[in-house]
This record gives sequence, C-alpha cells and structure tokens, in this order.
Amino acid sequence: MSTIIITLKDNTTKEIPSHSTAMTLAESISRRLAKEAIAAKVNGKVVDLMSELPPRATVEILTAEDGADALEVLRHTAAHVMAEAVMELFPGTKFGIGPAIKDGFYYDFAVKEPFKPEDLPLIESKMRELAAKKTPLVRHVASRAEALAFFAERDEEFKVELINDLPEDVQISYYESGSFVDLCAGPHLVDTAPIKHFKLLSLAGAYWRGDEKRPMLQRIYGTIFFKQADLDAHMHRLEEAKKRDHRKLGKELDLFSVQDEGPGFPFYHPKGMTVRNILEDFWRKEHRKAGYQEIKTPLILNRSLWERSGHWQHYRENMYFTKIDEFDYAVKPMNCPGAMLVYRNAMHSYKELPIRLCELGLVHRHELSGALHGMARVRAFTQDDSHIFMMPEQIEAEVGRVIALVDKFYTVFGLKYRVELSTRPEKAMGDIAVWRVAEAALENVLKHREINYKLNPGDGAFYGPKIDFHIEDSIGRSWQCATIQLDFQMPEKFDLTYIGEDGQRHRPVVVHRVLYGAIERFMAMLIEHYAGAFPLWLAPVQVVVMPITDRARGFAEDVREQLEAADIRVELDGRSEKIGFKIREAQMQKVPYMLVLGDKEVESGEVSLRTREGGDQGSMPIADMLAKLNAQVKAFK
RNA sequence: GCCGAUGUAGCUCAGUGGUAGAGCAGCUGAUUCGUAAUCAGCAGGUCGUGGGUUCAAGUCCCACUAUCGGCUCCA
Repeated sequence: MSTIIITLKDNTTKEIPSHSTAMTLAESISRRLAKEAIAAKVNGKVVDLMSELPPRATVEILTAEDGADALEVLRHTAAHVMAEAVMELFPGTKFGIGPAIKDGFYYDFAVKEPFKPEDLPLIESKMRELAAKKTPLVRHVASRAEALAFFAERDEEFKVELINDLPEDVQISYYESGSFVDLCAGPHLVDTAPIKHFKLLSLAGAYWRGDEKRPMLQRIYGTIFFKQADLDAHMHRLEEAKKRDHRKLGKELDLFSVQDEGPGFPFYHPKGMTVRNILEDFWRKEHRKAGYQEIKTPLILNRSLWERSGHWQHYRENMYFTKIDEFDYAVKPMNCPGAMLVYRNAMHSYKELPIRLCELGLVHRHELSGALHGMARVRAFTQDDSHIFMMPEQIEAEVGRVIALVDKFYTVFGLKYRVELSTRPEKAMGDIAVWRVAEAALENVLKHREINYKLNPGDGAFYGPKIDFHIEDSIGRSWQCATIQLDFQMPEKFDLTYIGEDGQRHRPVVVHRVLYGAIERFMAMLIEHYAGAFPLWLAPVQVVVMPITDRARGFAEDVREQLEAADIRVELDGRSEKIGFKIREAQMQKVPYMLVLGDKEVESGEVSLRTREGGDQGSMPIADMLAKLNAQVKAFK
C-alpha cells in the first residue's frame, strides 16, 4: 500500500495511506481531534476535511479554537444553510453570493417581494430546523459546461454569470447540502451540526456585484460563533459600540447637530466648536513647525477655472453651481484649483521649492442622500488641505515627510490606521505613462519606509494616484481620513513653472494632502475613539467647580477665576442641588475634572479633586492642581 | 440615487380609527446637603410635510422630506 508523508503543526511527520482525507488524518491523531475538527489547513490553504491530501503536505487540523480560519468556514456554511432556508420558505428565489465576512456572513437573494423584518425570525427557525438534521455538505467537481448547464437549467442567472467570469484554470465546484446546491469554492463544514449559535441581524438592498446599474438583490446579514458565549459577547459589543456612535454622543454632549433644513450640512454647537478650534490650533502650530504657509482661497469661483482644472468634465455630478451676473460659477468641491492660482500668481525659483501651501478649506460636495452619515459623510466639510509644489526629484523625500506628519498626528490621538494605495481610475485625466510614473513613485516611498499597505486598483483621484489612511469607527466601518495624492496634471493644466538652475522654465509636481482629512469626519472618529470622554487637552469643558453649599460659593467663584486665568476651560455649577447630582451631571457630560468645594475647603483654601475616571482624589493646594492639569494638557492627555 | 425600516414634547419612548400620554430635561418654589439623581407644583405637541379615504385619522392610503441599516469583505 502506498503512503503519503504529512508534516504536522508541531513539525512531526506522519505516514498515512495515499488518498487519505484530512478527516482520516485527524482520526489517526486522536478521536477527540476528529470530533472537534472543523476544517484543515493544507500548505497554508484552508480546505474541507473530506478533501484528499496531496502526497507531501504540511497539514494543520483546525478546530473551533483556531480563530478566524475556523470561523470563516463556519460562517460560510451558515450562509448556505440560510440560503437553503430561504429556498424552502420562499420558492422561486434566485441566489446571488453568500460569503463569510469579517463579523459574520450574508447572502444575496433575488426575491419577488423584498423580505420583511418579520421574515428574519421565520428564516432563523427554519435554519435551526435544517441545521439540526446534521446534513452533510458534499463537494462535487464539475466541468465548466456541466456547471453552466446545471445552473442554467435552474434559471440561476447569477450563478451562470459567476461561472462565465471564473478564470480559465480554476476548478469549478459546487456543494450539496440537503436539497440545496450552490456553486461554491468552499471550504465547508463536514455537516451542518455546528450551525447552532447564530443570529440574523439585518436586511438590506444590495446591487448585484455592487453595481448600481445591475438588479438590486435582498441581502440578509447574520453572524454565528462556535459558542453561545461568543455570540452573546458579540451582541454585547454591538450594543456597546452603539453607545460610542458619534451621532448619539454628539447629541448627548451637545457638540453638533444635523437638521432637516440642511441635510449633510452640520451645525457646530459651542462645545463642538471648542473641540474643532483646538484641533485647528494644534494643526496650525504643527504646520508652521513643518514649514507650511497658510492660505485661504474663495468658496465660489468662475466656471473657466473648473474647466481648466478638469473638475467641470470629471467631477460635475458632485458639484454645486450658481450664477453671478449671468456668468456660471461653482462652489468649490476641492481646494486645489485655488491653490494653483496662488502659486501661479508669482514667479518661482527652484531655490524656493518645495513650497508648502496649506489651507483649512471649506468644500461642498453633493454626496448621495443615502450615503450621508452624521459628521462622517457630509456635503460641506473643511479639509485640512495642503498643496506642495516641488521638483520631481523631491517627490520621495517630500511624500516621506508627509507620511511622517500623518503618523505624528495619529499618534497624538492614539488612532490606528490602515494604508491603501489607489491607482488610476477609469475616468482619469492625462497620459497613462505619466500615471505609471506617479504610481511607481508612491509605491517606492511605501516600500522604502516598509509600510504595509493594500492595493486599491482604480480608486485614485481623476488627476493622480494616492495613498490613503483609513480609520475604523466604533462598529468597524472604515473611513478614509488622511490622503496623499500625487499630481502631474494640474501643473500642466495651469501651466505652472519654476525657474531652474539652468535659467529655464520647468514644470513642478504637486502633492495634494490632508492629515485629518475632513475636520468633520476626523471629529466623528475622535468622538467614537474616546467614546466622548475627550482627553483633557481636547475636552470642551475641562473642569467643573462645584460648591456644596452657598457658604462655599464665594470660594468657588475665586477658584473659577484662578482657573480661567490659567487658560483652563472651566464652568461653575452654583445651582442649589446636592453634590451627588452635580457630580452625576458632570460625569455624564464626561468632564475630566471636578472640584468639590465645601466648608473644609473654604477653611483650608485647598480644592478637593475628583476625576472622571478615578473618582475622589482628595484635597490639594490649587497650585498643585493647576500644575497637574497643565502638565497633562502639554502631554496631549 | 437605489432597497428596506423609522419620524409623537428639548431628549428617550408609550399610544392598533373615537377627547394626545410617561420619564428625564425646562420653569417656579421649598431644601444648603461631602463625591453618579432632594421634594412639590407649573408649563410644554398643526403627532415630519402635503394630499386623500372616513361621520371621525397620530393610527388607513398616496406623494414628498429627513433619519437609520445596507449597496462585492467578490463562487
């Protein structure tokens, strides 16, 4: 009998009969492992337990303890079971795709009538019924023609399209579980028994393949875990995340509002404005240090400018227009054309370069109504923009400087980010060869700095490729914040020049970049990041002074004045309420420090300090308290 | 923009065709209290907007509007 040699996770080897499956291997190791096995990882690739092992392979048997890989298999199978349930409950349904995703799974269906929320519990109980049968999932391999015929006969037009789009060399497979057969690469569970601890979460319309020109399917999202406790923990996390939602906190902490009179046009309230001003102050200080010069360009500019910049041709559907004295004008959706005009307004020498013009520029963009989202996606926002004019040979160094600045900013706020490189979109301006050069330049910087990034083909700006920095919100949605965009087009369009060493005119290169991105979105991310409990230096109200009785009122006024003189943002709560009530309110408003002043403090001249996180800290001299606060502010804490 | 859901007092929410409610917030008064809610009283609403059905609409129907979830994490 011929055998194969398998290397296990612990680097030991095992000899087993040829054509053995991963399941056989698991059984040969231990009965318990075979029982708990979910899938196998063969040479780094997750496969079915029933799949045949190759002659030589490194194999790891995955169990419920093996995290993301095992969960993905569970979730993918759960999606199939859900599809089977839908097939039984809603005959005539056609099937789109049903993958496992980060926190669960979904399946897209074409149904005659969209699902109603009441349908979810029905589907859920049908799933439980089906899963309890412990139906095996059987993998079949088919030729392209067979697969096409099979799904065409069932009128599964989406599956047919998927098969047609599969690469030539790929093995086409489908999985059978009970009466349901789905085109699927797998891997899957051996049977449906582990489909126990799940919940269907939401319904949504979703375009077939995300394309608005294609039919809209009905998507059901769900999640599943191996253990009930994990599911409970996940549901609890979702609840907790809701409490961090910047829209909820923005209301509760009275930071901003969005009103019917201006969808997507946020109103800053005094406290939100305080936070924003601090962000801007910090930004200005850092930019002066980094060699930037601040400018401000007009909100509304003539059509001819936008035609020259290409926005009139490439960005029109996102722009707002107006007429002045019968001439066409546009409200700026970007700050770049204005900055180009500032540069062009004078002659420049190579000795001046790079010229770093920065601008807190208010731009307006017509975002889809369905895409608006609190402060995170709005139609009017302030970009902390900059346009850096330089010689081509300065690109790498300058982009490196910008990346360092992004990192400095995000480190101050303790934000984690993910980097993406976006390349030429379909609707692009300019020569492809020039694009290639620009794309390569950005890629080089990332590689030299050893930054991990994801390639995002076709997602660049219409004038150039970009490096984006993404931040996740409280429920894991990713938002682009900082971005660095390389631009060879605008200098051309605006005929920008500098005089080189040789006395001749040369064409500069422009880098567009934002650090916060949009101040609105960045604030949204900060609110969620801190769950509304801003660190002292950002807190709209840093200290509330609370006299316990009217006898301490005078002292409280005095303390308030001293704090104000020391540039601390302070409020005095002189209402005739009990101290517990005042503390509760300040606590709910997430004020970092409270000063409780009663007879003892009046007597000693000290203040009793209470912190948002740590409670009562006892009493201390005012000077000590101020020193403590100032040190904390300086350290951005 | 598209699919679905939702819109009642400043906020959170009850109200299933028959006289618009609660808690909190607000205002007034009392209370002067030691680390997360003192008590009492008062006031507050074209039920998102417009139209329709009905003897009668917050409630049913239509349109609009705003908000919420989602619209490739690719078999």
